[in-house]
Amino acid sequence: MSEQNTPSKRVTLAEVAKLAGVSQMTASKVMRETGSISGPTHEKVKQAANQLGYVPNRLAGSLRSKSSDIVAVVLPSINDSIFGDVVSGINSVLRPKGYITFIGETQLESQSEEDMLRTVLSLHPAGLILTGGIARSENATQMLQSWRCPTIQIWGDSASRVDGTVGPNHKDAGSLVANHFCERGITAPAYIGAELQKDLCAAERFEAYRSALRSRGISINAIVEDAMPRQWETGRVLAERLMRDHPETDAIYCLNDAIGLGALSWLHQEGFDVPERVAVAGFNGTSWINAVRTRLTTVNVPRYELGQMAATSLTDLLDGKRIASTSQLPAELIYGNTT
Amino acid sequence: MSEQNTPSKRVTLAEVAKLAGVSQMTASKVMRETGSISGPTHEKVKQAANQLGYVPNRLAGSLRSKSSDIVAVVLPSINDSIFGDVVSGINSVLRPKGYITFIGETQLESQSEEDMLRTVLSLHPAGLILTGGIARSENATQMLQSWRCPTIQIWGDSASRVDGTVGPNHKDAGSLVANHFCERGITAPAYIGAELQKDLCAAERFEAYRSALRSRGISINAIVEDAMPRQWETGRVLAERLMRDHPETDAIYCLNDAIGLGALSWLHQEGFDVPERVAVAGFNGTSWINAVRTRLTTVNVPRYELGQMAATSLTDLLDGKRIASTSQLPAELIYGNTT
DNA sequence: CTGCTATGGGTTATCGATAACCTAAACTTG
DNA sequence: CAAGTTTAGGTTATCGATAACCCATAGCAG
Repeated sequence: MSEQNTPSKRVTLAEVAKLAGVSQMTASKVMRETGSISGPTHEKVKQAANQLGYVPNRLAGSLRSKSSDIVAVVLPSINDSIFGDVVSGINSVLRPKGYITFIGETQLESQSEEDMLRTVLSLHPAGLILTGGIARSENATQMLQSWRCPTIQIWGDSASRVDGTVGPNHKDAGSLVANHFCERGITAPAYIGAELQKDLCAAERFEAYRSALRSRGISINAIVEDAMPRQWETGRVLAERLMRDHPETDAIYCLNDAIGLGALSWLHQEGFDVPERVAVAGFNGTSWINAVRTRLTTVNVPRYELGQMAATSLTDLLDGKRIASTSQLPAELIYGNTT
Repeated sequence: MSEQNTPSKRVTLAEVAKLAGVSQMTASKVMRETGSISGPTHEKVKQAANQLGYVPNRLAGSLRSKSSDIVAVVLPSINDSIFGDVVSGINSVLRPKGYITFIGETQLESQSEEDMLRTVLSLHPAGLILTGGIARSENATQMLQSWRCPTIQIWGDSASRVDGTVGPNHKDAGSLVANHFCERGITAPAYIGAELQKDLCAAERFEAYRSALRSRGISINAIVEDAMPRQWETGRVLAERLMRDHPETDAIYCLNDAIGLGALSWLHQEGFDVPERVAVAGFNGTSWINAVRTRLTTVNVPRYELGQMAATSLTDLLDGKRIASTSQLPAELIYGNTT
């Protein structure tokens, strides 16, 4: 529309101050709504800022004030439907308070988490929300320790010293399913999963499931494939392997809903009656989002609320309040039509 | 373990330089691998940095050099399974090149996008990846215009001047479904959707669908509820309303897969045979991720690749290469068992 | 041996905002 | 009405890194 004569130079606070006819400090105080400034002066500065389209440079601001409103969230993966909800919950609390969230993906690799952490710390965030219950590198733990940035951990626990942990009760999740299977009169329960050496929370559920059954004198068949991703396709593959190796299996507890749905898909394809011949249960509650006919029995995790709780804990911490070091969300079994 | 005597002070480049016995500038050059530095000096600095656990302060670095490696990605929502994949694709390209991505959610609100943009620009990002095909505020457009930050737009087009757009061919998506319905001998096709005034891409698909059918002399019944979210529940509600108001309907094109699955869920519940009595089609391809028995016919969008293409365009742009102003990913109809 | 260019490294100023402190006028209050 | 306090605003120094420039010494050709 107009000529492109604007020099690519960005408007600074000094220019705003000059246009408003005040000192730079005064302009700064107006922009931050601090100090004591008279009505007319406030107005003049605001107007000047608007007129010039001033956007503060937070790099400079944060550098000087040694405070920032960046909160870094580090997750295993975002296209995992679990964490999408969690992030939404986090944002719903953080955004209104003026924080801005930076999200990093680690792909469940501890080296990647370490790199990620280094990168985000270099921006001097106000706080961190990390995912616990995953194997964390020695270096990363060290870095967290020495950096002393307010940190909340979600999902699961870990050895690193953090200020608080918010997550579901994984042990209960495992034993709830075990008990449910027993009530249904299951005699040959099984488990399928993957990457348990990295996903310590899943390992915890698995152990709770196994030990709850053992205490009733029932042993299980487990297939754990550490080299496969925790996804739908893996569910299909492992279900096939399981039913071939242990045809007597009449109930399968799956690491998560994605694997559960994959298993179901293979079972249906092969003509197994579910739940009459084989029952299937998962974990997360994500399978219900888009269910049409099959509603996988699963343990629901209130993901959005989890995000909100974590974010609230973090802002409380940043506001100097005391927070609970651990909050566990209760595990809730939701009954579908697969058990 | 050890005493907590470390003063909360962070290690600076000056300290690294002192320990290494060189000037600060030399240390800076070593850290950035620029300038001419001898082997031994390089080694000394690196060692000192490691020993102290030095993490550069990018706020300071970026402030001075007026360059940053932040790329901001602004999306309608992340728990929408579409964008999770897109972000993964983006990260897969950007992370290895040393960029770090900020992710903002707008909830499809243009005011929220504007706020987000202001916040993100205050960090002086190297580039932006925005979502097009949504209503954008006048202020936001203005800001983008005057800020001149390399910007790639994904998903759809918009009036704002950006450097490139990468997205699926929405028009084709609509007409492909229309043609498919015709081949199936459909006589009373319908459409259900929501928030079309905000989701301009969906509106484009809808228009293409309608006009393709009109050109064959077929008119459609459409139910568009602008106040409802574009989700599963909405699909159920709108399907019910549609079948009540227009019981002759024998095919439904849904705004997206989530609504499509919701519609299917209601149709199954009410005993409608799918696809014999009513056919259903959606858009995205996300419904197949967790499919068990029902595979919704849909138009697939290669979401991960879309993210990769957008990120590649952006880095090319940042490297000074010329890029295509528009890249359209071909719409591909995938045949499920609902049509 | 003179003049020229690399090599290796140091000096100084600066990015844009804000902390910390200061000052003058206006306003209380006993 | 003198002395203390508040109000409104300004001055100066600084956050931590890097751009831009400078200066030795070494190497090398003529």
